[in-house]
Amino acid sequence: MKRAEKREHLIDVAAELFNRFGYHAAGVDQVIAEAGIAKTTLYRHFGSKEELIVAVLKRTDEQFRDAMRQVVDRTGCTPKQKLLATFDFLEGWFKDKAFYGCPFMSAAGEYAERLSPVFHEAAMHKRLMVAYFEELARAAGLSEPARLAEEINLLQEGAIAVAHITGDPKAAAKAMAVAARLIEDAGKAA
Amino acid sequence: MKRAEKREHLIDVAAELFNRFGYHAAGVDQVIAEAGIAKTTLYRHFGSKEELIVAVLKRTDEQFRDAMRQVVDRTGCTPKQKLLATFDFLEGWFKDKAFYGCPFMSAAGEYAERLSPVFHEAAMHKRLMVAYFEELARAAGLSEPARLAEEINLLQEGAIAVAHITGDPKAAAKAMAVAARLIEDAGKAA
DNA sequence: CAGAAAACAGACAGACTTGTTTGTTTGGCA
DNA sequence: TGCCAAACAAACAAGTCTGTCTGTTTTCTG
Repeated sequence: MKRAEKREHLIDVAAELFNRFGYHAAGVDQVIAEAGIAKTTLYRHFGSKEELIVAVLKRTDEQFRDAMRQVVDRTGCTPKQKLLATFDFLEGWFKDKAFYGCPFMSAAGEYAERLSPVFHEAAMHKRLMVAYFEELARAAGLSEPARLAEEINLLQEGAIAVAHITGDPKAAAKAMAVAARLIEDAGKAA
Repeated sequence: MKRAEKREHLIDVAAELFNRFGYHAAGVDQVIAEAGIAKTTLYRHFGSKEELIVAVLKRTDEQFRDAMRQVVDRTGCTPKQKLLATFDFLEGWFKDKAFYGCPFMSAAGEYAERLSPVFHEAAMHKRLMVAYFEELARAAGLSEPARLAEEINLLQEGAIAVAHITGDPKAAAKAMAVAARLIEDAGKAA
């Protein structure tokens, strides 16, 4: 395994453990044991546990939005369907056995100081999500795309929370049904 | 201060610290220092930190739903307005300087094992919230009250998450606007 | 007032935390 | 092949964590 690969693998392992057990509960020792590397190597790549967490969130954000884009581009035929396809992506995520709620919200919960780099990274991800929804809404020629994007975002966040707490992936479909009505209305008004 | 009062005070202090710093990050020593009691006293009342956390969540749930009921009963004149008043309650919460996101979602994030008593308590709170929304929807004579309650719940969870991450209390009003449309539709169909 | 129960401060145990240090081994590149 | 940087294991430091124990003081109750 090459150096760059090893770094990626380390981030992947850390992401899984942080997501599953929590950012405080999962320790550095657990990460290196699971990743099969020495502690010195981890601290060479990342100066501290917090830096590792930030790196994990950055990578998770990239992977998350890429994966959503793929589902949207593959599933949605019309621009309106693309907006709804974001909920199909959610449903797939909820059905994954490695779904333990939103890692960004969990991070924001454990590092609640707004100045914390961890909180900042979580907030950044959410901003990028809303921006993506707005991009889709605009492409669909819907009225008030910024407002619609925020409404879709509300529904997605709600779906994630509900799916986490109930364990029921149908939260995605229920949120999608509401989103469909909002999109329909925004289509009429346009 | 009487024994019962001391116990209540202890729970209040613990709730504030857990909510603010996180359940793992806030330690038992911090709780007793802030509450001004001896560690032996804490461990007499609660056998472990986890038991304390569960007690905190139980109490927070009661206070939360009582406070919401009060706002609903005071603010809402018509049954439909009562449903919308739940969002007024949220807005007040978001504006509170002690708002650090939903303590139940944070707890569920840190104690992700579904068998954990902590997770169970968080899930219980969410079920009771949906039940309350359904009660209000039924009282308003709206069609499909169970479905509407779940939709309102989605919007509330979304509003909490968005308000936490953005720090903007207006998330409540935005969610309320969507809820108003759902209620309106459920009124026509009835 | 006397006795019992509980609260107190503080030390203590033992395990765990992040992060550093040491000295050895390995792997890639010239 | 020879070198250098990096990875390695393992011990270590310094601090934190939960939970227990001791002995004293307060407080409630019969």
